Amino acid sequence: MRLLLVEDDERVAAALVAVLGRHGFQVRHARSGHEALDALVPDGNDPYRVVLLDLGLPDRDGFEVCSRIRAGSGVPVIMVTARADIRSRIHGLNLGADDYVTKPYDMGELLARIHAVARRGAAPAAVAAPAPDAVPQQRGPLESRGIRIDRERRRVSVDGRDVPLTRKEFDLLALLAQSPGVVYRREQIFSEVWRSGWEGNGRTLEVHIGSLRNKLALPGLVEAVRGVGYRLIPESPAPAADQAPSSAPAEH
Amino acid sequence: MRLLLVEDDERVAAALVAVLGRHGFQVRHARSGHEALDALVPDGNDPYRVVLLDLGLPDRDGFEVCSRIRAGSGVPVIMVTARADIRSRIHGLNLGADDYVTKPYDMGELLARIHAVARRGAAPAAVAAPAPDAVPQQRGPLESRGIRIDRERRRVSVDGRDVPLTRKEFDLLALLAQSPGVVYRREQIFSEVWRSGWEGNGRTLEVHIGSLRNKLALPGLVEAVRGVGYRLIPESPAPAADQAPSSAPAEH
DNA sequence: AGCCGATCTGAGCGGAACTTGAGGATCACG
DNA sequence: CGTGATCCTCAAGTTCCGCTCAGATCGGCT
Repeated sequence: MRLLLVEDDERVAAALVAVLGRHGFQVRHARSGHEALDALVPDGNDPYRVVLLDLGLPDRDGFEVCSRIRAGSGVPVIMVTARADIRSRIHGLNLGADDYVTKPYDMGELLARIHAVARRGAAPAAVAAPAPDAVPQQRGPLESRGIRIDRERRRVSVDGRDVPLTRKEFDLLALLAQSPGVVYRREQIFSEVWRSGWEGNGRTLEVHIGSLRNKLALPGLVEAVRGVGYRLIPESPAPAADQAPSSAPAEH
Repeated sequence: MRLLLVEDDERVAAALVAVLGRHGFQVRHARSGHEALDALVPDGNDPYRVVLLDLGLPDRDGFEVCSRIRAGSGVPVIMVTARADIRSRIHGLNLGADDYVTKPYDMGELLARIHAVARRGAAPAAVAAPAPDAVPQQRGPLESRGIRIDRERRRVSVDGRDVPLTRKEFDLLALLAQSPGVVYRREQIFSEVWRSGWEGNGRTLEVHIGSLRNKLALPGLVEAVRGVGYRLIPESPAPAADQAPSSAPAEH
């Protein structure tokens, strides 16, 4: 049973490889998100049955890797991380992770959870390849369409011009910008930006979206998806082109 | 989306039913393991997509219920319990539970985990599969006959051309595309696409099917099965047998 | 306390999405 | 070939949902 381990700490990785190997897994070790995505491109070998994704150090990066994996493949993903806060858990699971395990974990439990998701396994026919180079992998501050989002300083600039945002506005933008193009459902947004379990009663979300749009002054950036939620429109509008024969230049 | 809640504490159950209901689940509440097992016997209704199994008081009983469930069905099970010790966790997971959540839990996280296992859906688990039309929910983008359905972006493209769909149209297509060739009964479609047990009075379904066909512009793709429902015609063969998820896209 | 910005709520508007109804087309079956 | 049931299309309603504005409440700061 093949397993993909994404872990940048060599020592942790070595230990895991040893243990997993002893339990019958054939482990491939990827040291970065990029390497992981490469490894997942179908190559005729057996597909991986599980991905163990450590979001250890490169902070936010791991979430994005998960989202990229999920954008192209149905392989089960278990996030392993030291980030134990509820927000991160919910976020990780909402991004498509199948399980979320926090360090320190019990090895036996981790194995049991690996087996649990592997048992479920994705339908073997993985459909499309993950989008490898379609969008360059972003590290550090997010940047797209001239918007720069600095998560640590909680600052946002558009074309170099600094845009002051309130807490909610920033959290909202940061969430949506995590995966441009992906639709975030209302409940999902509430559970990640507001205290979890809270459902907005009034027009709260719309109002904040409204003021965010005003401040950014980029018409069409934040799109409402009727009856579902919101999304950011990515600059490269076509994430759909896998085989690229005659990609009609039909940008609406 | 139907969910089976197994919980003997009425107050806890009532609270959960309320919250889950608000999040779009149609909850059936079983007060005992026995009742739960009864409820899981296939009866022609939609199968449950998730079982929330509280092993609260009847001590060991819950584990047995889980194992019985697993013996007869592939439905995903989440154990919810106050027993936080590692042994119980591992035991529960090894019995076939898909997740194991300990009290006190965060409601948002529980919801995220429910969605995670539901999303993963009933897999071709090795067990004696009861319902042939159990819905295999496949992940990642669906692709077949040049149609690409990206669920998280809610985008559909036909031969690279982007096709904007409304909510109902998209949900309808996504449902049918889960198992091309399989016939979905009207009631089943209504309960999946229209939440809550509501049977369309007028020609609602036909109209939506109609506009979906128009937008996709692929004649013969969506086929009506007289007196029963609708299905998608897979590109190549075998409408008959069990699930044969999307095969490799053959060139036309 | 008093101020001020941030957040929340409610009402009204407009437009998209959904539903309904009627008539025509098509199919299964005798 | 006739008949009834079922499905499709078209063209109205009707509801739902997101947007905006304005006012209320909350909370931090001087």
